Amino acid sequence: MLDPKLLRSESERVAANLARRGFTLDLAALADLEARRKAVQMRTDALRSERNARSKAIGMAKGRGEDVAPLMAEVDQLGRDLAAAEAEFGPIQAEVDAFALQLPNLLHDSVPEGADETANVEVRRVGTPGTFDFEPKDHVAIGEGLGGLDFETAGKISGSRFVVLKGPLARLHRALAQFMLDLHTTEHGYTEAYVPYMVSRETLTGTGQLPKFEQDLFKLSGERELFLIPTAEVPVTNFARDAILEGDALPMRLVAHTPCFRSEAGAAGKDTRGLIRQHQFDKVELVNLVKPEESYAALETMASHAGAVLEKLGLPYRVLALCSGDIGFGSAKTYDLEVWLPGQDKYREISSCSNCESFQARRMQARFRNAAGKPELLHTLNGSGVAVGRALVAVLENYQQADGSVMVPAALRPYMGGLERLVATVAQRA
RNA sequence: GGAGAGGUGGCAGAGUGGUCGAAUGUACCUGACUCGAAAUCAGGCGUGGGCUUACGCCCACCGUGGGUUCGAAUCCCACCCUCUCCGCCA
Repeated sequence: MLDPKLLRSESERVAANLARRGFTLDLAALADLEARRKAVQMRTDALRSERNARSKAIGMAKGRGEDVAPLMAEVDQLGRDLAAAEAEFGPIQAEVDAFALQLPNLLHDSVPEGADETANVEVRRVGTPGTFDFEPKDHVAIGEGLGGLDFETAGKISGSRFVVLKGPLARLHRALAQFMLDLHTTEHGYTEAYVPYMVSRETLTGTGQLPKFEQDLFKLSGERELFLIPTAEVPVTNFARDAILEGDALPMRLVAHTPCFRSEAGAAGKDTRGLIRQHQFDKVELVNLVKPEESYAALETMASHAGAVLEKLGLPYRVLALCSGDIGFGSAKTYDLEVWLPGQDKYREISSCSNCESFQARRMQARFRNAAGKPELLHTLNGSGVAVGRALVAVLENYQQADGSVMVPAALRPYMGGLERLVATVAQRA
């Protein structure tokens, strides 16, 4: 949510910023709404003020043992006027709130201009794609050769966009998550968190998935309204909802490994082959809660934490600054990390690191006590560190051998019982 | 799942219809005393919103949402959450 005062006082400037995203701020509607809100609110407040004063007078008169019938007659019409004013004000306030909740975040000045992903700006490349003296296969073909990558069984039990992993591949998937958690907790200063996978509407409104993107979520049908999390960012960032943290509690760095559930509405026909786009996937998520003046330094650091995962796994990648037209709803600035996939002969997203500034914090009233002792909105950042399923894809494709086997990256071997190479076995082919 | 208790300010904890946004304690800030500190004394000290050049004034908020009433922290209804006991269970 944007600062309502800024929205009112500098609506032209806000509109210009949002226009960079391709979002049109309806200034006329905003001005009209504000004018109505202001008039009705002032009238309602004045009526309430008078009601309060009169009621207080009745109380005092009663205390003195006087007859209060005349006073109560005076206040009779006032009650009806107030009820009418409140009936008018409620819907207007709801309209103001709804208007505010559907506005995306303001972009940071450094965000490159552009309409879509083709205008994203490459910031750096790390590592060099390996060369193969054979035609590299994609992860689906590699997995089929190894056994243990089973879309057919997943289709039978759940439908499309699900996968079953078995044997060494399942273990490699687990090893990747364990490795990432250990790296972030022991070397990057994160505190590990285990969190609920089902969350309330309020929680999803706090991080910005609701009310606008309900069609992307899986909603449960129980008597309580709950949604499956699309990312651990949602439960973890909401740790700070309705809280005033002491200044020395910041920066707070949290990491969580969770499954993520996405309906992928609107992605029909996109990445239908393989593990790239699933309804359920695992991710290790980094969340930073920081003081405002530290948030852009924290964004750089967090992107480097995600990058460190790929570097230790020996996976080549590049970092993109997302352009104004491609950046997410709640983000002021986003870096995507794209890992090299030789089977697709291109870089594919494996991490997204965003600084949401106070956008989420304002929605969830996440604050800290500043140097002056006053509550102030903190800044929230989140980033994948990294997507586990896609990391599995990257390992399979980058470490494939001519004979169909796959070398295990050195960093993962301790998590694989020392195993150095995945080879096809008869049992797993069956 | 059954029975009961309870959700009030940073914390503790009063308050069952009327000058209650809320006693008191504690924490914190300022001042006095002191060489300094402690103790003591005095004052200050919630959040959000609106109006105003300003001083300041007004509104809302006692888990959440409704209701009753001239007036609700207080009464009624629903829901959420916490705790205790029983049952069940990983």
